[in-house]
Amino acid sequence: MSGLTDEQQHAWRSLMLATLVLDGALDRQSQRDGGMPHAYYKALVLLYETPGRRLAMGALAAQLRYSLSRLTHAVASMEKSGWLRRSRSTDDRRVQFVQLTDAGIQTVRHVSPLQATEVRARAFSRLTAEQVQQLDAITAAIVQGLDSPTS
Amino acid sequence: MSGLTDEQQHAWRSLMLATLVLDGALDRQSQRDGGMPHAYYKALVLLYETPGRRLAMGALAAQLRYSLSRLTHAVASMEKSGWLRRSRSTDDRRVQFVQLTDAGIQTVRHVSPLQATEVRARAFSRLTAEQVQQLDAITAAIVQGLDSPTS
DNA sequence: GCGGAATACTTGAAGGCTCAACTAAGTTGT
DNA sequence: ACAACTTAGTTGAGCCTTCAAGTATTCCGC
Repeated sequence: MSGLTDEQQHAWRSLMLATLVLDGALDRQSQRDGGMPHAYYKALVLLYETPGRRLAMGALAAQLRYSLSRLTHAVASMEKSGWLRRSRSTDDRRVQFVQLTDAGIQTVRHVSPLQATEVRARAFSRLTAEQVQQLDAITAAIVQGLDSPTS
Repeated sequence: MSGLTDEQQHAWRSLMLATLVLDGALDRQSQRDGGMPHAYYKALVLLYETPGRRLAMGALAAQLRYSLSRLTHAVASMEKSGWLRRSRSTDDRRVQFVQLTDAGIQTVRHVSPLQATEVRARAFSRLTAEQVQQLDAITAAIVQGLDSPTS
């Protein structure tokens, strides 16, 4: 309340509401079509797009902005489901590599277009091309200032 | 991937990243300053702004876009913490009213300005006034089409 | 090359969220 | 007035995330 202008406050609440609903929709969609939470699916996609489809836990966590603990639990669960497997680096035996399996690749290929459809239906079908550019610029500006104190 | 333009995909990922980090920051802030998750704090704020500081479970859930189940768990926990109390309606004995307590009011008043500072630091300090308007319009358009199939 | 600090990740407990099943109370049709 | 249906909310199990603490390995200074 105090400290934000009316416009800021209204935009803030609208943003929180929009993301609450988007996240909910995406999570239900991931669960339905892929049998996993959306947060897990994002990890699979990142691996899928990585050359070799393999990353160390730390690198994966950093790119996803997940805590290492969260990722450890997630990877353990996804390994049980067969979408990926872990292997210790021989080079530095503290690091664990996470490798996407064939089953994981198939799952990404299956879920990906369904996800895109959902995102278009929920978000982009309602926005102009100009608004997409604006949204990109706005969110990029916010992401920019992460973990840097404040302006 | 398929089905989204490059611009859409880039904006989408940026949005997911921005909201992931914003939610995380707000949650840590709510936990630190108010001793509760941000989702709980939002319920307190809504009650705070409601005349009489009292709402039925269903009305509260609808405005927050929470499931009734989620809200039941949340309210049970917040009642234990003393921020609100429940009372059955005598009019229709299925409905439960949720009333903010004095302790809840104090908590909202304490957390609110700290929250605003956090939001400004993380988000609005990086945006122009024009971008705030744009963000409002964009998120409003997304929220607009909720629970309506698709365009 | 040894002791201490740093790095990379894991673990377990506690709490929040979802989903499906359930209870209780009001409404409707006949 | 009674059965069937609907509405309002609760419950419990299971999974996900966080947080604090722990393990294992490597790096650094001397």
